[in-house]
Amino acid sequence: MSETTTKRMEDIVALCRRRGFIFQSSEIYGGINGFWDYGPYGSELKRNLKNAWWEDIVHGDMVGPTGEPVKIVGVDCTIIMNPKVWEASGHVGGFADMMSTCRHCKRLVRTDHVWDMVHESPWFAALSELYADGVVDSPALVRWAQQKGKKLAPNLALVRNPEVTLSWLAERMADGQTAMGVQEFVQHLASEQVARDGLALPCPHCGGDLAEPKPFNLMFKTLVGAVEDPSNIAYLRPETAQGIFANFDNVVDSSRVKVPFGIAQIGKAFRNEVTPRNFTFRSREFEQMELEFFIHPSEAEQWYAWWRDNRYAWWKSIGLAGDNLILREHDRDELAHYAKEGAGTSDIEYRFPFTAPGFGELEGVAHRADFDLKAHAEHCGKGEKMRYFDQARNERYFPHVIEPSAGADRGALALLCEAYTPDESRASKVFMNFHPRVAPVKAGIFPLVAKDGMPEIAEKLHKELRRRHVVEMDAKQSIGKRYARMDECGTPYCITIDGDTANDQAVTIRERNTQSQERVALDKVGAFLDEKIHGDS
RNA sequence: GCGGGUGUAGCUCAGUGGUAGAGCGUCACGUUGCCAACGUGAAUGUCGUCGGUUCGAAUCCGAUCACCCGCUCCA
Repeated sequence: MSETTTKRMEDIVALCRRRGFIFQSSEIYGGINGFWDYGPYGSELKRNLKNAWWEDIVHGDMVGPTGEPVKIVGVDCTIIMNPKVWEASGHVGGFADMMSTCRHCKRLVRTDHVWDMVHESPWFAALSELYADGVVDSPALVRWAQQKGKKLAPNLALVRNPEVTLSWLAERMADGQTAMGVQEFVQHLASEQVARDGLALPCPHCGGDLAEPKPFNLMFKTLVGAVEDPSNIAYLRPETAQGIFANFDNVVDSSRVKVPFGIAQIGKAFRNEVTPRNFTFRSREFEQMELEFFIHPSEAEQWYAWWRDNRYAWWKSIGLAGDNLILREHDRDELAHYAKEGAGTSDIEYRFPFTAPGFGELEGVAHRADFDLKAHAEHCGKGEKMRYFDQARNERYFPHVIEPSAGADRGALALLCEAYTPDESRASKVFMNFHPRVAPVKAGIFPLVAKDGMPEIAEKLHKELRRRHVVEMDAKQSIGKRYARMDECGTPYCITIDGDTANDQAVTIRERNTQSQERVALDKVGAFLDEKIHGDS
């Protein structure tokens, strides 16, 4: 990362703090890692982003790939749900996943997945071949360790210290009471100190030995009810999606929707991240804007492509129009467990100053197939009875899901980064180039000077406009200073009442980016703002 | 979790063992005639926190917290 981009992120963070966009949570007590508060302007910005999403997704008038209007309804689910929800979703197996850290490559692996992963690894395949007939061929093993093994499993005990490892293996063979399976054979090859530590569990990635398994779960735990008892454990949701899936039947039964349709939700989610990083980008408490769009399985491809393109265009429309925004189709091997066989997964990514020249995820669009609805059907015990009945097709099925899942905080952060525009020529040295739709303040209202009836006219205009728009009136200090302040918080328009206003009933409106001014009739100012904020331009 | 860096007013920083400072910003009053004008005045600090050394610590030592950077992690 270059110094200029690092520097720039620091400047953005400083501006966020200085102008009241984002503060560290509980800062007066030294803060808390991974939690952030939004100040006056920041909360407006984030609210504008969420409102824009909700208006366009839930209240929008989109036409889908089939030519039909796109039907979407909203829900607002609880943060704490029945813990079984998270068993069904795969977020928790029992109550805690055991995780092991590799002592060599430091990677974290789910302990119950270790052998599955080892069996899929190329170095395991090579070693099982060498043990195909159940005979230990030491010279062949040493040869492998000195050549291929160095690349495939650099931290395997056999590779690091063949003599010692093979001597333990020889001891085991000499003992020879029971036959040795290939798994135990490999464990021997992964163990350097058998007498002291016993047989090691090999790291699937590098062959190194895995440390003692520890319970590890990224979900926050809490207790429901005042009694402290393990049976009362519940979790703060790590994603909002499951509330939607768990309510699928409720929504279908109560709101006359039929497939294809969507259920949308905006809400907080919590992940106890190992390392919160990069300002608000990876927080432990964050807000998601999630849509689960339910479709007939045969239409997955076209709806997936449609939503992917639609969501990409949406982010562009609210101000991420530059080439910092990209749409990236996932490779097959990085797909989540629920999406392996699907139509695909894409990320909409933004080039943040701290990821540059790389990109960070803003929104994922995934074809989750029927993974979630099926899982909940199985876990709640209703099973096949929960299949959706499609009247038009006269068919029962679990609908497939296209999930556009966006981060509200990441979105707000991307808007802040994109808007941040250094400009040495102006007093503030920087202005925030927000799209009028998301700008925290739409207009500043200024009497050019605080006399000759100008403040009174400004006050009257302020009273009128504030019913429909977030506007700020300021009569103090020089006009240049007031413009500069508005530049720094990204207010797109400044309305100035001057000495002529009383006579011609008109004001000047200064546009933030160009600093140009136009004269607008006093009674047309509201319409002017409407047009700029909601119009196409 | 590992390694490196940083921490003094809202911001940028000065202050290397002896009374916590400057500029900018903020606020008030005056002035004002379209881009941080000017004058006068004012407020603002657990020197990140806790502990130790010392007659005395922003300064030296230890721990800790937070942020930034590089790994790791993100099911």
